Amino acid sequence: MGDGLPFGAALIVNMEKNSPKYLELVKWIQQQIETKELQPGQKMYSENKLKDMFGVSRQTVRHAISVLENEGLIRRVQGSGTYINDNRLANLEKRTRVSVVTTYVDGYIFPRTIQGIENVLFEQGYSVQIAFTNNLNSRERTILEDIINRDEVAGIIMETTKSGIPNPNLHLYQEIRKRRIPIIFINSYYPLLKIPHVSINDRMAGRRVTRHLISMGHKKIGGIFKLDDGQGHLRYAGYVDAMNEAGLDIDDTKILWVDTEDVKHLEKSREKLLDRVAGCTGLFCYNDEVAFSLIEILKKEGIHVPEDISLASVDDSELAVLGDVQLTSVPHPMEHLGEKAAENLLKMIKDPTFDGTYEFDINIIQRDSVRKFK
Amino acid sequence: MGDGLPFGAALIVNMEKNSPKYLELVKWIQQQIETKELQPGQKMYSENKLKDMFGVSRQTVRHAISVLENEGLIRRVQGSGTYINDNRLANLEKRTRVSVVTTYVDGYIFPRTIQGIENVLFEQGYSVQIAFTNNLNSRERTILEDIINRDEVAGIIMETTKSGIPNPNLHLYQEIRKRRIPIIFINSYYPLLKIPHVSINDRMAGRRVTRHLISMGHKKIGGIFKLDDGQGHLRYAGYVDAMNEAGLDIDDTKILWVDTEDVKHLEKSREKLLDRVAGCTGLFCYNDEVAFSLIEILKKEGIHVPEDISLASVDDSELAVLGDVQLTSVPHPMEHLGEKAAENLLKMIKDPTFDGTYEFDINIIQRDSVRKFK
DNA sequence: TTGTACATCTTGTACGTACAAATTCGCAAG
DNA sequence: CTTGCGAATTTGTACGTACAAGATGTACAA
Repeated sequence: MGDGLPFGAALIVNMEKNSPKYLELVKWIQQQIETKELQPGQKMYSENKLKDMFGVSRQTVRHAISVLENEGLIRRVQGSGTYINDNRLANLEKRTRVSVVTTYVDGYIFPRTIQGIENVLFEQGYSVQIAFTNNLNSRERTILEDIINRDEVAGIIMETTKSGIPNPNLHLYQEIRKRRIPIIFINSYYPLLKIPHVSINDRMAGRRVTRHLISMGHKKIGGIFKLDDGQGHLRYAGYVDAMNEAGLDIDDTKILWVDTEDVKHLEKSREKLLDRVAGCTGLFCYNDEVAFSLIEILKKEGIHVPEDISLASVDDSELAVLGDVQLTSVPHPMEHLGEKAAENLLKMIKDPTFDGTYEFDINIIQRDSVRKFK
Repeated sequence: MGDGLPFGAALIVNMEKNSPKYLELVKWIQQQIETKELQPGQKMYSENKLKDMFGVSRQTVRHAISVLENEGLIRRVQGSGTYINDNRLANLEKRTRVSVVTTYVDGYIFPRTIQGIENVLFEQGYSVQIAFTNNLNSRERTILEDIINRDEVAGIIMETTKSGIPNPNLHLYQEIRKRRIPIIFINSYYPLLKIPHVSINDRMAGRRVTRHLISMGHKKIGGIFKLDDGQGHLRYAGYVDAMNEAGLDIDDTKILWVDTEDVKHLEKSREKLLDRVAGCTGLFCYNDEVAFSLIEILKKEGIHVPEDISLASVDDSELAVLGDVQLTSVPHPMEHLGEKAAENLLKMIKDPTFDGTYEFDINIIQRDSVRKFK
């Protein structure tokens, strides 16, 4: 075979620097691999070939090759030859740790979701690494940068931070995609990024709950929605869908937008709440936590659920059946969501073309917080 | 310097097998390091020395040494010599992941504990790996074996599985100690194993709660304790302490031992519960979960708390203030416990002689579930 | 068509030589 | 006592040779 070209290339490289010949050879081979002149799995030039090509001794060639072998780039087989390693197999597919990033650790949904994730991943031999953003974009950034820099995980399961407002870390998600690290969002997601998500159908949930209130005779229906969370936006959209379907007016003054912090201290929004509630017979609550707190606040004002106002929410958590008034609520899949997310992430790891998106169907559990309005 | 001895040793090794000379040399040097003949940091025999000692060429010696260098056991410095690497520094101290192993993910204590752990470790640049035993010794075994075999974590924070009954995995804890992987128990611990723990003082908690009942005039005091959990045993011991101090009789027929599964479905033990409760005016409840369920069960029987019976518990969780009857309870440190465990584990990583044991002080929050008995 | 033997090519082991480059240490000069 | 120089020591690079051992394909025989 003709070997004119390598000669030239070799000489040029050789001239460039005053570094040892064997290191120049290492560099040249690395370049060949990087520029795909040498494909993974393919057989490399034999030692004698390289010796002749570069005009060095076979020992020098062996020195260079042993460096590359220790780096894992190539593989030598006695009697057969030297081969380029498939790097992808050597890296991503050998990994057995998955990173789970969530916002807060709330008391009811998260523990069961993480348990679902861990159960599935553990069975498949993966370990689970966990980090919390505390719903801070700054911390989300640090965590993602850490994951990217360490470059050790097989995939990421991520609960997005403040998905309802523009995220300053989108470039990091781009970087993750560029590196082909499988990632899947849970609960919430960014519609603009084409990243798979596993969640309930939040828009349908908003619609289902509102429809239920309508079917029970309510016409003046307000709502409490989360502003900094994509789920809040979608549930609101579903609420609007249902109201429009029924030909009912949407009264902006009966909608209260809260953020994650507000939810934890709902009593601080007492005046606003009472203002929104006044004149409504039914109310959509973003989740059980909101509904539960609201019932307590209203009770102190002498407003009783469901006698004075009906309300329905989403999550069907422990809170739904813990208080005096058992909540009508849309169940959250909890560990099933975690399991599904983990299963789909594993499929994405095995097959990068697999689309891991899954939305759970919606149903509604009727209890005591909604009554018929005549 | 005399070099008679190495000659003999070398020859013997050389005779043993029909493997390449350079591999025999590798083996010999590895043995020297393992048997501490060559100490970390110390200078190795020079290439020429080894060449003479083993009667091989310098190239063969270099081959052997390069193998060991790639394994990270030794370090070569041109002009100076070859040195034995300090393995501990190269391994354990460079690690930045901590494994957290817990039993179940309950709804209130665990999420805040893990949050405390994660906050502290994240700030110090560590990542957190998590696994759940589901309170099964078999799964605890698999998880620990996995941790040991992978040999990647800087330390372990562990909630013991069924610490109240003999653990079949003690040999794994021995192995972990042998490998000098720092480990710390949380909540519960094995007194026989000298492994540090961070927990509340459970015996004091049992004593404090029982004393409170006694101080409120109760004399016939029963208790519900967890059998499969060391914390249950200790709280019982504290209960006994307090009863003895006050000169009160302990009536075995008023003590109910439950296991972790029973707690989740307390209504299944209804008959036993009613039997134990009968004749008592005060009751120690293992935790809020037990107390909360018990109040519901008793209510259905027409027995009211605190009018008909007083009860106090441990944890002071969300459940304590969620029901109709607000619970008198001993607070669990929750995230503080996680933070303390993480801080002490980090100290143990930096200083292997540090004893990470810490027990939180006990106080009691008085609410509505205990009334004065005349 | 199948199986065996052989030539040939490949990497592996092993020895030897020579000189380069970095470090160390002793010795002499200041 | 300090500084500087040079010799000695140590590892690094580079070449060469020789033979061993494993893999592969071809020619030939059954």
